[in-house]
Amino acid sequence: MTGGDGNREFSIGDMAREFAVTTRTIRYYEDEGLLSPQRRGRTRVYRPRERVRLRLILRGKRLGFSIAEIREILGMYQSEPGEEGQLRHLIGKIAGRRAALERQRADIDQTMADMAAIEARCERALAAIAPRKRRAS
Amino acid sequence: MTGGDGNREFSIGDMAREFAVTTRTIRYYEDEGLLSPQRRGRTRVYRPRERVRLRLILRGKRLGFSIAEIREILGMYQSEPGEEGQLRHLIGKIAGRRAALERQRADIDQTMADMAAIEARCERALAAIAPRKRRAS
DNA sequence: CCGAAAATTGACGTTTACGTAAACTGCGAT
DNA sequence: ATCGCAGTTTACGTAAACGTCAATTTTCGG
Repeated sequence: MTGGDGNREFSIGDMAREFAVTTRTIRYYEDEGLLSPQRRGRTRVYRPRERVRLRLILRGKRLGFSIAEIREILGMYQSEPGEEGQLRHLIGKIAGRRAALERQRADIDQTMADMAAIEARCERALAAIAPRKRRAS
Repeated sequence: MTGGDGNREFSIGDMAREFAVTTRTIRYYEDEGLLSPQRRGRTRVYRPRERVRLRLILRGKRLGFSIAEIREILGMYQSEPGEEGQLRHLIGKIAGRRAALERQRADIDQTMADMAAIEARCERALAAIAPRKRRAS
């Protein structure tokens, strides 16, 4: 198990194309310790594991997290079995992160509701302006 | 209607305390056109309307939006009746924003699921390490 | 009226997250 | 051999979002 074929290889250019980021960005994430591809000589070689990581990084970015926050989150994913203190500490960090995510989701729901209200107002204004141009909704 | 008592007044210091930001930040948002408090002489005077705006700004920040994005979103809230082209344009922008918010919510749900899985793994590891210290869950 | 506290403007500094340019290396095709 | 392309390192540049003085001015309680 665990062996889907985790030895496909990708160049930094492949990665950049696939995820629509620049190579500079990928190297920057490596400088920041978010990625650590293997090397063939000086050349970076990316395997599926690093692809997963980059995917997680970009998800974090879409959620507005900083590099530091993303680094912490990545640390959670890769956590080894570990000792008890470590595990409890990790559970604590997870709780904090979940709380933040829940606040964020609440903010999203609020904003979505607002957007819906504004849109409805727009539609009513449109109907009032040019009623005969609209077909029955 | 519309008259809850929208004439209470707040200093920039009041605002800073209430929303836990610095006065510098509040002035910066004004420079960026996100706020436009009244003036009593040179001194800024904030009314409930500006408080609502600041609340929206900070919500946007929590969602990871840039000042430019927040400015656009604020523009939606304050939209006047307007003409047809304007209305259709606004509806378009709302649609875009909603799509982005939905993607963000999907990302959040994914991350929450991941966190739950990692936490569960932690709990199992804990139970394996020190079973007799745990009470029945 | 007066002194401390708070507000204002102006300007320079800082951090984050990359962009951009230069100079070099290695490789596969011609 | 060499042309060109992709990759590498080094380094300086930059936009965004404030932080941090400094010098004044305004407000407010006693």
